[in-house]
Amino acid sequence: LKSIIHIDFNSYFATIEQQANPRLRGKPIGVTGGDRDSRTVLGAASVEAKKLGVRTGMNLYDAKKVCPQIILVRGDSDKYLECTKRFLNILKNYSPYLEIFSIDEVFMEVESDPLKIALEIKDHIRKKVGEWVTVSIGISYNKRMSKLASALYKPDGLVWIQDPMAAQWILDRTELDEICGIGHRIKQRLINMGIHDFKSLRASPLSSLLSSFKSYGQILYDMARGEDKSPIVPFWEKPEIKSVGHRHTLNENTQELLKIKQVFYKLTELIARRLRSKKMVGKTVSLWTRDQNFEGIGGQTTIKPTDDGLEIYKAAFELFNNFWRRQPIRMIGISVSNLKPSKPFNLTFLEDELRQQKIIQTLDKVNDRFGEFTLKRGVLIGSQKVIRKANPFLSDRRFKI
DNA sequence: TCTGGGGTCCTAGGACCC
DNA sequence: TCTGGGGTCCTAGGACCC
Repeated sequence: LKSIIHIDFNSYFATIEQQANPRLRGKPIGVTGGDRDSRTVLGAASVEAKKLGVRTGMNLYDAKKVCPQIILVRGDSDKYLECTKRFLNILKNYSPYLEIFSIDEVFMEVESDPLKIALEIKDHIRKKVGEWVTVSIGISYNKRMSKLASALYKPDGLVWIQDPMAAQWILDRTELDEICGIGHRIKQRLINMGIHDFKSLRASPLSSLLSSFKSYGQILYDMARGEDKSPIVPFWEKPEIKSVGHRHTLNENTQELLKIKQVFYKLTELIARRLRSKKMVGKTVSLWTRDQNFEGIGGQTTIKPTDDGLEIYKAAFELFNNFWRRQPIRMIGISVSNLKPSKPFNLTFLEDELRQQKIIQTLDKVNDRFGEFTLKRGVLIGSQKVIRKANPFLSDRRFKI
């Protein structure tokens, strides 16, 4: 009987820093996103900091207010990505059906003995990495419930929700927005409908959920019953990235054209550089800004597919000019979507040759991405069938997280 | 709670083409 | 005259995740 295991690294960035630096161990630390003196928030807080009231996502001012002794560490996303690769290298020993959900979360499908596997994984990480990096593991019969299970006990938790009956018992003791898929907006709309918990959500007829939430009504209906049909999407079937964007919150709100243009320039150059490194061009340019009241306004436009920063800059700035009335700007975000490879594939009509070529490209991509987390043909995946499923031409899916 | 930065997916209406 | 139906692209906006 198949089980889904959800592995969640506790206070990920913070525990990595503590593992790396003994002086930080046992201390309340916070990992910052960007410049320390700008308007930034914590990307992670250690358990010690959390005990004192610090939360992930808190701004530095509040974090210092509740915890004056907090030690702030400048985050290093490359380092964390590298760590994640090493963890994946460990996890792939237990099942190839790994879905990388985010930098610190993984779903895994296993055929049997999920409890044994979960304990082994914890042990393995402890021995190979150290005491400070811990995981909370949730086991269940689908993704959503395994994710809920892993959230129930932190840090270093292990919870198994065995069947829909157990799931409903848990759900009836869970806040609506604690489950993956209900944020504060949908929660509020549910409350406005008189639905305050999963018990009353379960009692709501499908028809009324569908009329209020369209297709998402079905998902809410399933959620209340502990059901979830979404499949594991293993890393080697993950679709290619669909957009590349950057945003920046200015240290101070500004109406100075020069400063604004500088941010536009910087963001668009960063985007263009990343597009070029991925050998992609994009044709939809989206702009999103916030003013001093945190109100958002933006737009999007279509241009000739490009990886040129200046072209993106021009399109984005024109969008900005359409609505800007010289009010102070707090945040500027730009992203490019509708991506495709900058050079078309060299098509051949010899089908066999084509397939061989694609398999090699596919393996290269996976290996480029994961480094030592290496795929070898036939070893990990096993069957030609699965590899063909991963063929970008056949399924329009490529390999990136 | 005064709110960073990187993404994904969905819906809906209008333009345009055949 | 006034006019169908299907498909795709584009823009806007909303919601979610970590």
